[in-house]
Amino acid sequence: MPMRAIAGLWGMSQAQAAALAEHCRPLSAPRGEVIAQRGTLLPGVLVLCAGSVKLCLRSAEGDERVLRIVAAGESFGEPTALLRKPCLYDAIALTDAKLLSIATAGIFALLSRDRRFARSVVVALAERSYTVLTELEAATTQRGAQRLAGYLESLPRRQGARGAAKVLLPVSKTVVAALLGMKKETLSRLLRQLTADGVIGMTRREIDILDPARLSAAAAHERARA
Amino acid sequence: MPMRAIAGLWGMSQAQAAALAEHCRPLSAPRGEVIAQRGTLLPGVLVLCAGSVKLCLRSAEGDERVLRIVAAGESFGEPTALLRKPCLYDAIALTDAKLLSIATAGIFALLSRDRRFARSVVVALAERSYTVLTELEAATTQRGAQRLAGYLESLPRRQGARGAAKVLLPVSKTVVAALLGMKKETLSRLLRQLTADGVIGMTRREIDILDPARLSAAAAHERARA
DNA sequence: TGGACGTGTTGATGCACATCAACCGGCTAA
DNA sequence: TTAGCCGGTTGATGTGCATCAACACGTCCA
Repeated sequence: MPMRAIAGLWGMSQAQAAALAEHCRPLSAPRGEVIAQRGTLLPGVLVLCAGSVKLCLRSAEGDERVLRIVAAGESFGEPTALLRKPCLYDAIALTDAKLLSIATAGIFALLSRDRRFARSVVVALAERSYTVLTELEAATTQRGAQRLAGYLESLPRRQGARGAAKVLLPVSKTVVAALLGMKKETLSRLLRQLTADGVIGMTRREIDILDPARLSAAAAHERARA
Repeated sequence: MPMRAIAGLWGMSQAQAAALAEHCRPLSAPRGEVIAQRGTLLPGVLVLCAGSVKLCLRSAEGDERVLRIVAAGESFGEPTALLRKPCLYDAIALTDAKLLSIATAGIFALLSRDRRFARSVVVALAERSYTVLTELEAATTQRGAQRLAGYLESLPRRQGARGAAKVLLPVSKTVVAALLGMKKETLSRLLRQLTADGVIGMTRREIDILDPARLSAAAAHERARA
């Protein structure tokens, strides 16, 4: 049962999953529950079997910046767990969630027994690093409108369809705003602007990409507008 | 000769360094030279033997945000090289620099031969991930004054001394500003404010930490001030 | 010796975004 | 049914920091 969830996690084989299975502990969290809290140690790498979870940083004033929305089948907490260092973000269940915690010790054990597994973990960590860096870049070098355009462009990819004109926001606009590092009011205004310009259409959480070219242009590093 | 530089890199042994040595290629760059450019593929992981290098993101409008100042003995480009994906930042020599490039293939080869090495690499990557995430947190949840205070606090640690009252900025104030994600004008004003408040003293690049307690307070997640 | 350039400071102004506040429509629950 | 709340929109106002511009100080070099 756990094997099903962790196999295919980092391109793992059945045998590798089986080896980790005994180090897994199931966990479940109702909607809204704090699964992991900033500053605490994680028992291991967390794998989300069902539901959806947000990872978020909290600023001094209490408002939150969402780092990532974790979907079923994905994992989080690798660096924290492997280093046995305090967690940097809060993990909060957006819906009722079932997860599995793979004990750090189990991972290290398999690491020193299985070369292929070691390689997979290295690649997975490098990928994590790479995407975090991409986010840091977006956060520091782009302004709100650019980040939004980039996000809207990325949605079809995430939802499987390529080039689809209609996409559905996976979470509430408030959460999307926090994911893009802005307030919901600002997101609302930016979306309004895009619809006024005829770039997108919008009804509730459904977004219609009417003019992909101009959306790309907005996402790219452009300036100047009449 | 190369061994000397790469041994002790990720807690590597002499033997491990020797195994990598044949995959190394020396590189040297005069001050100001672009060592690696955003969007290109890196031949391997880069190790800085001598000099100092800045890694920086460039925004649409051309101004730069410094990610990290690489000191002699440190390495960079691991995620990029291991994934064989395009580099996300420019690497520019701040002073004349000598470096070594360890070919990706060599690392993977050693990875599947040496369990301890695999473990070291996993830990090193996890650490990289962790620190990048820390920077993302600082960039998105703190304001300029907080980031500056945190940076000033961290300087004594980096320079070996603990609790030293006098520290030296390792690079020009313009670069420090870019490292903190602000413009040099803003940095100048913030430093001026801190000296006016008696928290620090400053002459050229020398900074005197007069009131560590208040500096900490400024770095921490506080608000309210009269 | 005297530019010319690079680094840093200071002031005036502007802009992106947050904040505050009011309001709307659609849920759920008494 | 109505009360309440959550998610979202819209407007008025505030603010952190960038931008623009001018100037002061070094250092290098003709």
